[in-house]
Amino acid sequence: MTTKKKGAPALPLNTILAGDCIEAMNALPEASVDLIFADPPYNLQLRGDLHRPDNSRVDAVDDEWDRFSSFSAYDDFTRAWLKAARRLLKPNGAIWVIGSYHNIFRVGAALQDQGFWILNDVVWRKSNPMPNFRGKRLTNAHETMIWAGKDESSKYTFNYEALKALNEGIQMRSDWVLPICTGHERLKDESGDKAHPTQKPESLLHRILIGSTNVGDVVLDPFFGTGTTGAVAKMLGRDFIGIEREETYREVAEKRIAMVRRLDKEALQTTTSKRAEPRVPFGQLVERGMLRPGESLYSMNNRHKAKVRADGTLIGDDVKGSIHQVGAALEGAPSCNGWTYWCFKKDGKRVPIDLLRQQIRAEMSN
Amino acid sequence: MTTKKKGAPALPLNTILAGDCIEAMNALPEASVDLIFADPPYNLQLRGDLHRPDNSRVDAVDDEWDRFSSFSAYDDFTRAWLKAARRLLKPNGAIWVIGSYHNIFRVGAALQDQGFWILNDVVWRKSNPMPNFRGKRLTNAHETMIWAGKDESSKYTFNYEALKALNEGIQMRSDWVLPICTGHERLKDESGDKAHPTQKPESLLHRILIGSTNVGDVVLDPFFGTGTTGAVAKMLGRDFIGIEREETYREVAEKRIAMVRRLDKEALQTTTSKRAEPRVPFGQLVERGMLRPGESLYSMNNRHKAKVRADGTLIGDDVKGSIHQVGAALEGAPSCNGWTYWCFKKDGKRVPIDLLRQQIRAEMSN
DNA sequence: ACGAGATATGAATCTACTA
DNA sequence: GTAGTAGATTCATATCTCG
Repeated sequence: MTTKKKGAPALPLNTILAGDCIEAMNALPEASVDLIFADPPYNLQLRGDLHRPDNSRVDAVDDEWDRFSSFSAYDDFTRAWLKAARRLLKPNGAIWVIGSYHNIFRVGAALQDQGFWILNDVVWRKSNPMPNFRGKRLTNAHETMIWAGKDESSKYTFNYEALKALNEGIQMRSDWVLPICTGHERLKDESGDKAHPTQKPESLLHRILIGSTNVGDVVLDPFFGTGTTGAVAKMLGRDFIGIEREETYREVAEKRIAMVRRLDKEALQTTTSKRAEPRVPFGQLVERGMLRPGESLYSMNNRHKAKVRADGTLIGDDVKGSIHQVGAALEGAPSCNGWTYWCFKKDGKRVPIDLLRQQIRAEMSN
Repeated sequence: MTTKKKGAPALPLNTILAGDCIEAMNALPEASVDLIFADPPYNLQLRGDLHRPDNSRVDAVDDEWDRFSSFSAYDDFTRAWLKAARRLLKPNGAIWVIGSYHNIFRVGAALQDQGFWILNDVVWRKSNPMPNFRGKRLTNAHETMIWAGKDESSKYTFNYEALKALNEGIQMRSDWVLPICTGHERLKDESGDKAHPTQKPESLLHRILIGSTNVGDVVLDPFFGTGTTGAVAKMLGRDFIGIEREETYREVAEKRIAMVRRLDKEALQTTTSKRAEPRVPFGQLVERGMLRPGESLYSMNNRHKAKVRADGTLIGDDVKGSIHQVGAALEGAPSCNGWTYWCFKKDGKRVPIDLLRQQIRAEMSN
C-alpha cells in the first residue's frame, strides 16, 4: 500500500524495500518519517556489510592496526547510515538504536557528533540471558538502546502517561526487564532453525512505539530483518517502512506481518496527559458566572486568601495578577499551578477551582 | 606509606597525590598498577534550574570541573587521561570507567581506539534514583560502567567464584542493583552539606574490587574525590593510589580512609571464598524458631505482606510458595530474591530476613 | 521510648505557547 | 529570534519532629 500525504512525495508505507539501506533511504523524501528504529549489525567480521573504504592491503598487519581499521570501517558505515537516517526524520522526529558493548559506544558517539540529541540510554535487561559458559566474564545480561531526538530543539513525542500506566502507575525507568524472544514468537525456517539470529522481542518494540509514537505515525526500520518493527507497528496502528537486503528475511517478514491484525480503536486508546487537553482561561470561569467577581478563593493549605476580580485576575495582600502569579508570590515559590492551588467555597466546603475547569472541558468535548 | 616492590621503582602506595591526574600519572613508573577505577567528569551540560513538583530546587552538579566547551574538548581530555592510565597498567591490568549517557559513549569509543579490550559493560541499576520531575523523559535510573583489559591478550583478573558467591550461587550478571550513596555513608562538610556532589556507594567498589583484583593488588583512582575507592581498597586488603585536584576533597578522603579498618584475614577469606556460601533453606529459620509460623513478613517496599507457614513457605494474597516465588508474584517480576525482599518486625523495626540467614551462616562457620 | 507523619534529597543534558 | 507567562510534574529512602 502506497499512500500520498498532503503535498509530500509518495511514501512506500507498510512495505518492505529491498536493497542497501543507505541507498534506499536516500531515495525517500526528506523529513518524512516520525521515528526510526534501528538494530544495526555489529559483527566486525562481516566486512562486506560495512562498506569498508578500499584500504590498500598490508600483509604484515599487526593486531592493533587491524583492530583500528575495523573500528574505523565500522565508524564509516555507522556515520553513513545515520546521516541518511537523519535526513529522513521530520524536525520533531527521533531515533532508537540498539546495540551491545561491541558497537554501542561508537554508535552513541556518532549520534552526538551528527547533532542528534540523546534523550535517554535505555537498558534492556534480559530476564533469561545466555550464561557465560566459560566463567571468564560476567553474564552478558543486557543490551543498550539509545533514544535521541533529531536535534537539541526537537519536540520529540513522549507518551509519559501511557508508559506510566504500563508500569503500574510508577514513572517508567531507563531499565526495562523483558524476556528474550523465544517460543512461538521466535520465527523458524522450514528446517526448524531460527529464521534470524537476533530477532528482537515484540515487547521491546511495543514499549518503544507506545512511548515515542502516536497512532498514524510513520516508523522506519533500516535493518528490518524478520520485521518485528513492522509487526508491532501494524498492530498498534502505526505505519511502517522496512528496508532489508536479504530476500529470505523479507519473505519471512512479509508473511509474518500479513498475519498481524491491527488493534481496534478502543484498544489503541492510551492514557493521555493533562497537557494534551485544551486550555481554559481562568477568566472564562468568571464570564460564565461559575465564580463571581469579589468572591474569595482560599489556598490549598488554607494559609492564604485572595479575591476574584472581574477581569479574571486575583488580588491578595499586596499582590495582584493571574491565579498562578498570586499563588507563587504568596508562597514565595518560583512558580505555582493556580488551578490546583486555589479553592472556592461551595456549601461551606472547599472545592478546587480545577473542578470548574473540568466542567468546561467536558462541555467542550460534547 | 611508600612501599618498594621487588626491583620496581617506588610507588606512593596508600597515599593521595595532589594535582592534575595526567601529570601525576605520567610521574609514576609504567606497568606498575593492577587495576584502575575512574569516575571522570560526565560533561552534563545542564542549563537552567530544575525544581521538584513541590517547588524545592534540585541541587545540580554545576561544579567547574564538569564544564567542557564541546564534545571535541571532552574527547581530548578523555584520550589524554586514558593514554596516561594505560601506560601505568601492568600487561595483565584492567580498567573500570563509570559514566552516564552524556559521556560514556565517548569514553567507550576512546577505550577501543586506544587498544583497550572491553570485557563487559556493566549497568548499575539504582534502586532509588532521582525521578524525572517534569515527566519529559524516562527516569534516568542507571549508570554504565565499562570493564576493559589493557589489551586483547591481557590475562585479566576475574574472581568468578567470589562473585557467584556474592550472588547467592548464581553467576553474576552484567546488571547490578545497588542503592545510591545516602544516609550515614554520604560524607558531609562542616555545614552539613554533601562533601562531594557525586560520591559513589561503597557497595559498587566492593563488588568491583572483589571481582577483578586480589589481596595485595595495587588499585589506582585518578579522580579520587572523597576516596570511596581508597576506603574499600583498604578494607579489602588492596593497596591504593589516589589522585585528586581539589584540596577539600583530599582532606575529606584522608580522614575517611584513616577511620577504615582492614578486614582480618579470616573475614577477607570469607568474602573472597572460593566456594559459595553454604545454602540456608528458609525453612530452617522456622525450624529454629527465629521466625514463628503465622508471623507476618513485610516487603522491602512495604507494599506487600505475607504470612510464614510451618513448612517454610509463605502465603500472601492468592499466592503461596517460597519466599522467592511469592515475592516475584507480588511484584509481577520474573524473579525475586526473597532473602533481601522480605523483612520481619523486631521491636517494631523492619529487619531483612537475610540477617537471620547470616546468623546461621556465622554459626555454621564456627 | 516509640510510632506516625512530615521533611529532605539524589550525576538532570526535564515545557509550551503566544506576542 | 527573545521575553513573558500559563501551568504540568516525583520515587525511594533516610532523617527529623512531635505527640
